[in-house]
Amino acid sequence: MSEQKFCYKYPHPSVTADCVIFGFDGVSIKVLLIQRGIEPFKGKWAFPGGFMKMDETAEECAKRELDEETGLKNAAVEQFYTFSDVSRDPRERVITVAHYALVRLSEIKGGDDAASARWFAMDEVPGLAFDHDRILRMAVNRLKERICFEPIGFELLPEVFTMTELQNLYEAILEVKFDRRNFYNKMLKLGILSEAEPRPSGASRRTPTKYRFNAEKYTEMKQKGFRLEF
Amino acid sequence: MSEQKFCYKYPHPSVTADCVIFGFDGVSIKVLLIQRGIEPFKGKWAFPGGFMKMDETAEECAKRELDEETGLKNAAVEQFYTFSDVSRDPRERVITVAHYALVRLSEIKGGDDAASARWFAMDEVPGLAFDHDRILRMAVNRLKERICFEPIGFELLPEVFTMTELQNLYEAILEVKFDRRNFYNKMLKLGILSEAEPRPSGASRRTPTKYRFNAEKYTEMKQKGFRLEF
DNA sequence: GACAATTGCGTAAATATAACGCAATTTGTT
DNA sequence: AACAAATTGCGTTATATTTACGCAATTGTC
Repeated sequence: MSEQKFCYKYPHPSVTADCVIFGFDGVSIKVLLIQRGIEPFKGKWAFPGGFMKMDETAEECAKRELDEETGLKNAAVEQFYTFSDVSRDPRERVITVAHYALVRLSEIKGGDDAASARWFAMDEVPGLAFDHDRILRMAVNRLKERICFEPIGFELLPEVFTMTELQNLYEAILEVKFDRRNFYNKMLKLGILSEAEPRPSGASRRTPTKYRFNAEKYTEMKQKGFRLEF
Repeated sequence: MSEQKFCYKYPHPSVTADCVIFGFDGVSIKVLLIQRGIEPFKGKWAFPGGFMKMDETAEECAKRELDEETGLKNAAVEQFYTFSDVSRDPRERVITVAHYALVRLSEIKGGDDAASARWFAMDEVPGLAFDHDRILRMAVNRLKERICFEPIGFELLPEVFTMTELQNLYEAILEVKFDRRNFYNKMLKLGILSEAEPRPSGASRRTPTKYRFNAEKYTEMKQKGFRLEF
């Protein structure tokens, strides 16, 4: 037995931070999972995450663990719920502060520490370790809510994208279909898109306009209070 | 020194659950605070809350502490954020799972254990203990968001209420003014209100219609996905 | 070359929102 | 008692917004 040198008058739970990382490949939404190498749930897939240190916040912990386990650095993680069921970890009492983040698939390269990290399409996600199935459901709901009010979707696309790509993303997340022309109009009217390149005058209808997310205008609009409704 | 009998290989933070309790007196939104009797922050006001036991979830802890400290039982608390700043408690590392709930003022009677519990109007709240000022700001934001999508406001009113009372509540929470007639139409069109009494045929214009929240219709509507927008 | 698919740009109809009128009554004032 | 101010119920109208499509110019496919 190893030393048990941190002692308290009352029992304390362990605290972890986990990360639900969403990506988008142009067709469907994906989540990043790692395969557990140790018990419990050895061999099962789970979200990147781990124990919080005493000198870091939950968010810092989530980012550190994410980097350590997948090589993904400085993701814009956001806390969404704390899971505290008494028996969610068979070893001991562990509560976890769950986070989520949206990343471009290109940002995470294989290799690295991330030998066991893999993207799964939402409908291919296997049964997960611990209560991570529940965590995933809640993360997906939060993502759906959030994308209607903030243009977080842009974090999932390449810097430059077409309107069709943007629509595909929204349709994938919200699991609905939009009329192409109405979607087009609505997004343009919001004013948070800029044309990426001046569109070659040689026109050609079929070559789609490339857009880029305009963060300045977004900040402007947000203060006035706007909604990205669908 | 007391015994330190719970020992771990790695340091563990303490975990608490706190409750931001909102009430409404017909004019303004209030929060329930308790005055601290011990250090740190002795004499300062803070949210009800306390240390989590090993056999209860964060939510159960929040409810138990709320009952113990204010006599308020079975409030429908809902978790909204976990605060984990490293130095938020001067004694030791403490992370807190913050909850909020809406209660009818009538539900909480003075006396009890709650000698030191008091309602404060939002603009009378003093500087709070720990990082509770920040917690309050976030709770208020969450309340504003939420009331636009779910009729949680009804939890703050008596069972039977007039349209004017309902409007006052919305205006107090959102800090805006609505046109009385438009508010009236919008709420009625939602279909989640029922007339409480068949309105005495003796009419009399000035006596307002009493309504009651219709939970059945609400559940119905929620599945179709609706929005209480303003 | 025929044909389906994609893109840009509109337009008309259906809905929803916002602004406000008005009469019946009750409350408050003097 | 007389009168002004406030409250409630029930409308209406003007203005936006949302939704449902039309259509032509390409481009890619077979």
